[in-house]
Amino acid sequence: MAVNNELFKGTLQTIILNLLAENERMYGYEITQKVKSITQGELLLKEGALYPALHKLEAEGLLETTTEVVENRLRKYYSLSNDGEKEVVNKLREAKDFIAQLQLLLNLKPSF
Amino acid sequence: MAVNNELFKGTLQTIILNLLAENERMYGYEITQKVKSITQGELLLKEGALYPALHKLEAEGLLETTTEVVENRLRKYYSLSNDGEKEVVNKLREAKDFIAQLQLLLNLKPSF
DNA sequence: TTATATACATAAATTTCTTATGTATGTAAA
DNA sequence: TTTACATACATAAGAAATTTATGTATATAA
Repeated sequence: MAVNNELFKGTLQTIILNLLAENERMYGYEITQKVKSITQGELLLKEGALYPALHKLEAEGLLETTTEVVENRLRKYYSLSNDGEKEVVNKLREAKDFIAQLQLLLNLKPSF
Repeated sequence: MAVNNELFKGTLQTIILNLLAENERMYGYEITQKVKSITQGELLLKEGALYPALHKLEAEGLLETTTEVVENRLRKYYSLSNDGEKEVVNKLREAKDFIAQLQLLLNLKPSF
């Protein structure tokens, strides 16, 4: 059922940045649920991976945060900074190249 | 020029097993050169990653080895075991699923 | 009152990879 | 002739990302 999470190592930053490129702002828990729904439950993004990744992207200046209390619970919203907007383009190009090279190496034709 | 090697974390075993599914038998150095040529120099497989990976796959019983001396140099040939033949099918299916999910998450259409 | 969902966070351990180093042979260039 | 590069293996130290486990806290449904 679930995919081999091992393979997603290294792609997490790109996934986060791309979701924020599409959604203006999102909070951590929302990101885990979004990944779950997009992959139909196949990829489960662990909190122990997500939160440190968000903190790192923020420390690098790619993300900005605003904190709100909603329904008596804390939410930390993340959005792309100017640098983040630029970086997501690079990351997506790298991901594209990566997929192309991996398909070459495994002789997997793009399925269509 | 070169791809972001970071992204290939976790894919090395699959790449090795697939090359051996196609080539009957290969030795370590040959694998590094094959990866280099397939990717046109974009992915450079380091020895520090390759040899431990080969040893691990052998220890797991997926690979078998025969050693030869060619032109006064040692060569350790690797080939798929019966278990290895089965496992490469699983690994390739996992890689296919992984690519499909990643394309979904990054809304990258397969390029064709 | 128990389990589940929401919402954040961090520490320890694991895994994989990079970088650096080591041994050894053969060939081409300076 | 000695320097660099290619061939061919191997391992150790360090870096980086992730898993697993744990913690806090609120709200709701069983």
